[in-house]
Order: sequence, then structure tokens, then C-alpha cells
Amino acid sequence: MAAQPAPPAPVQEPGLRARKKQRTRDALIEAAHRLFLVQGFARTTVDEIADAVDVSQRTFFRYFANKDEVALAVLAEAEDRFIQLLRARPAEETPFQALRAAIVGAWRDRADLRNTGPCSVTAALELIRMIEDSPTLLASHLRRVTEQERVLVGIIAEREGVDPAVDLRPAVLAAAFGGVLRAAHLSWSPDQEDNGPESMVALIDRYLDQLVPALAGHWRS
Amino acid sequence: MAAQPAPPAPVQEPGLRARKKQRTRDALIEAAHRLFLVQGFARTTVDEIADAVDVSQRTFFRYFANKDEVALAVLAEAEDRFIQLLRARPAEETPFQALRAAIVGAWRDRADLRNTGPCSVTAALELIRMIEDSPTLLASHLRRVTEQERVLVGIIAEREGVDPAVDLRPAVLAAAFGGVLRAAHLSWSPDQEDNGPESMVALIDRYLDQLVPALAGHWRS
DNA sequence: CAGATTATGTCAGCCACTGACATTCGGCAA
DNA sequence: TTGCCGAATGTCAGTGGCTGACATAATCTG
Repeated sequence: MAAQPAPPAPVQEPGLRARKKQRTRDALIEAAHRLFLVQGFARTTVDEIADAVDVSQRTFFRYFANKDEVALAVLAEAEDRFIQLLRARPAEETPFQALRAAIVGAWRDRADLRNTGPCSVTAALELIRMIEDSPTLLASHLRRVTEQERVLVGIIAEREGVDPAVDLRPAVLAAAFGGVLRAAHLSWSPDQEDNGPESMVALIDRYLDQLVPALAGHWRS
Repeated sequence: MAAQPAPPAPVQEPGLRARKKQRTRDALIEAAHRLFLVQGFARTTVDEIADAVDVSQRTFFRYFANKDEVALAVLAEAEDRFIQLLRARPAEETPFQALRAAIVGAWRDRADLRNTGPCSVTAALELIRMIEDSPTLLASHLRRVTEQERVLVGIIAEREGVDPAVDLRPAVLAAAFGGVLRAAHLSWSPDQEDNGPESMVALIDRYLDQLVPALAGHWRS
């Protein structure tokens, strides 16, 4: 019994059904983003997206819980990547250093992986702008982010071997870090010349550099 | 022409129309909160709220842009109070000190003003819990908070005489402060014995105390 | 009291989203 | 291959949030 014929292998190509599912999911995301960018999020109906992929509206809602989710799907992948990178940071780094390295790494990865399609850096940045001027989209994005922060708290607390129910520092750090990150995203302007991933990394760096100074003393020059 | 007869006085009792409007608005908020607390936010329809105040659904939507807004209305008032207090803080205080004093003051004020009705402290805390376990409500709450943070940035920058477009510290401080505040709200548990405003103030204080330590070094004891 | 505003009600309709049921399709074993 | 099971999809009907248009009734103003 060296090698099984084909299907019973434990870690195997996912089979036709799963592949088909993945394809419709990707197609839905792709079509949705294209339509959102052309005619705006609010003015795009779920029916339009479903029709573009030639599935029923009902099927759309079996893939995504709501219209927001399809818009934020690619962002969710990036968040997962960030978490993954954070877990891999060496223990010598302080919590703040580890967070910083992980977020920079996540942006760099995105740039390396694919330079086109709905997961590219430019698409991600278009998405960020789209989020900012759609109130409902911004709202559910923020909710996702705060959920992610809870995960962050757990990871950070474990890294440092403290109990997050007693020691407030993990929660405080995650909250402050998340807030600053959001501020950086918000200030990113799409009409500057250098729009590569490095410009976003540089922006995040500049913001994080200001965290400690912002808390101390007066700033009058 | 010393004193006008009655109506043309510039700062005057608002007149029947305005008073009536205020009354329906208050009634809508009150009815909505009562229904939300009894049967939950999602399971309460706008029709129910409107019927309870004997008003058409259409009228409800002339007072509130959406169902979320009526739930968050009392919180919005508290936020306005916070902004107001912040503006009144003396210039000698550092930005961080001023923010801290303002948020504590806002909670104390709420406690002093009314001990009952939808604006009391207990009602506010019930509301916070309600927000936490309604995804859509949490989402729009977070959106409101980030909008408020923009106002904060302007005020802080003006206090310190810096240009928020160049100096990132106002944005960073507002973001970090907002994040930590949210973490404090989140950790507030309604089933502890001391539920007064002071317990919330103490909680916020503990969280803010951890901001600087959370950013520095390792925490292993 | 008459005319200009303004608040409200009514109605029709769009769209996001859901449950129920029927149908079809892919996986798997006899 | 065949036949069965479960998963994916389509269809349909319905609920609820929300909006525009228009008519009506209530206030305000002179």
C-alpha cells in the first residue's frame, strides 16, 4: 500500500466540486469589485453581481453573508496573512516591534504574490478608498477590524506570557496599534505619484513612529 | 423698543412646532430603547417603534436616517458633551491629560444630569452592551466614533498650535485614545456589583494608565 | 384671516436578505 | 456502469429597511 490510486490521499487536490466552488467564489469577488469600481458600491445591486457570474441571487448569499462581505473579502485574506506573520515573529522582539514587523511584512507579501487581479496592492488601495466613502462599508470594515483586534490580544498575551484578563497591556496595545493603522490608511491619498506598496509601508512607519511622542508632554515648537 | 411683546425675541422658547418636534423625537428614542431592551435590536421593527409613538413609519425616517441612529442617539449627545468639555480644558494640560480629563468629566456629567430615563448612566451602559452584541449596531457605532476622532484631531492640533496635515501626532493620539476607550467599554461587564459611573471612570483610568507601558519593552515578569 | 412653510400620512416601489422546497450535480461504492 | 447520497443551485414567496412623490393637515407670518 505505497500510493493509493487517486482519491483517498489525505492531502490531495480538492476535487472537482471544491474547485468549482472556489472558481465561482473568485468570479463573484472579481465581478463585484469591477462593478463597484465602475459604478460605486451603493449603486451596484447584488442581482447585477450574480447575473455577471450567471448565478442566482440566492447563490450569492450562500457564498457571502451580505453585500459588504464580498467587498471586504480580499482584505480579510490580508488580515489572515498579518496574523500568520505575527505568530512567526521571534520571541526576542517586543510586542510593539513584532506588530510593526508583521504589518510591514503583510504589505510586502501582497506586493510579491500577485501584481494584478483583485488581490494586488493597487486593488487593495482602491478598495481602501472605496471603503472610506461608503458609510455602510466603512462600518462593517471597522467591525471586522475590531474583531481581529481580539485575536491580536490573545496572540500578544501569549507571546509575553501574561493573562489578558488581568494585564491590560495586550488589549491597550492592540487597540492603539489598530487605531494608528486605521489613521494611516485614512491618510493615504491615491493621487500621489508613488503608489507602490512601499509608499504605504513608509506611511505606516511614519505613523507608528509618532505613537510614543504623541503621548508625551506638549508639542509646541 | 425695550422688550418685544413675545414671539420676535431672538433667543426664545422655541415655539409650539419645535417643542412638538422635540417631544416626538424624545418619544421615539424612549420607545425604541424600551423595545430594544425587551426584545432585542434585530427583532424590533421600525413599524413597532413608530406604532408605539403613534406615528407613521415614514415619519420615523424623517427623524432618524436609519434604525441604528435612534439607538445611538443618546450616545451621540454624550460625545458632543465630551467635545465640549475638551474645548474647555486649560491650555497648560498636555493633549493626553486634556483628553483624559474630558472623558472622565463626560461620564460624571451624565451621572449628575439625570438618574433615570434613556440618558442615565445605567441606560448608557445597557446600551453599550446592546451595541456589542448587535453586529450592525456595533458597525455603525464604530463609524460614528471614527468620525468623532476627526473632530478630535482638529481640536488637539489647534490646542498645540500644530498643523495636523504635517504633524501626525494629533491623528495618532486621537486614534490611540479612541482605541483604548473602546477597549475599556468592551471590557465593562454589567454583572459586577458596582455599576455606577465611578466604576466606568475607574476602568477607563486603568486602561489609560497602561498606554505608555504597553508600548515599551517586554512585559515578562 | 389668507398665504407661505413645514410636518405628517399614504402609497408605491426598490433592494438586501431569508426560509422552504424542488432539482441537479459531483462523489462514491456496489 | 449504475445507483444512491449529500452538496450545490435555482425558484419562489415573503419580510423588513428605506426612499421618492404627492396630498393633507398643522403651524407660522403678516
